[in-house]
Amino acid sequence: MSPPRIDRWLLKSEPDEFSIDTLAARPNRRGVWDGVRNYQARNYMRDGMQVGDLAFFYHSSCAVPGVYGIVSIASAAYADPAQFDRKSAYFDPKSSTAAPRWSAIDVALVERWHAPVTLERLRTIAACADMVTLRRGNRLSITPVAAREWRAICAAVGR
DNA sequence: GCCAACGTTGGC
DNA sequence: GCCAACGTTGGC
Repeated sequence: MSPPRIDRWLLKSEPDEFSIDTLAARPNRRGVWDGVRNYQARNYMRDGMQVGDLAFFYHSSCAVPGVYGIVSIASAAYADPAQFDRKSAYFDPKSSTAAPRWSAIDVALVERWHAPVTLERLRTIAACADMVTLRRGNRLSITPVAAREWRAICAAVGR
């Protein structure tokens, strides 16, 4: 018997680039998760994610890094339009519409928490001791989240 | 701003 | 295929 499919994720974003508040302010509370330029992270989007999966929205490179809420995966992976846009910071001259290199997905806000589960707090949660995104030197912007990690972090905000 | 850690690139 | 150089990430 194979282990259950991973259906929980963590999506990292610098709030100056794209924040959970920006997402919450949209009328439909949906957004495009684009600009991922790492192959492993892309593979998680393209090969691992399914519509309806849930993901923590993590803010990095900011005053208080941590998990600020939950989004759902609202589309299958598709070619990231930014890779073809010469004016975009995410433009990739090595990519082509015939053979797109990078993927994007749509996300929909599920919960925006009043207070984050901070990185400092995450490091104290025993169930998260082996969490991928907490590992030394990890820089992946998209990582799988184990069921026990998901439950423990939700419990930390009373969910 | 610093710097450790990592991924990618490109010469060989 | 190796690996040094480089650019980027992200906590502090």
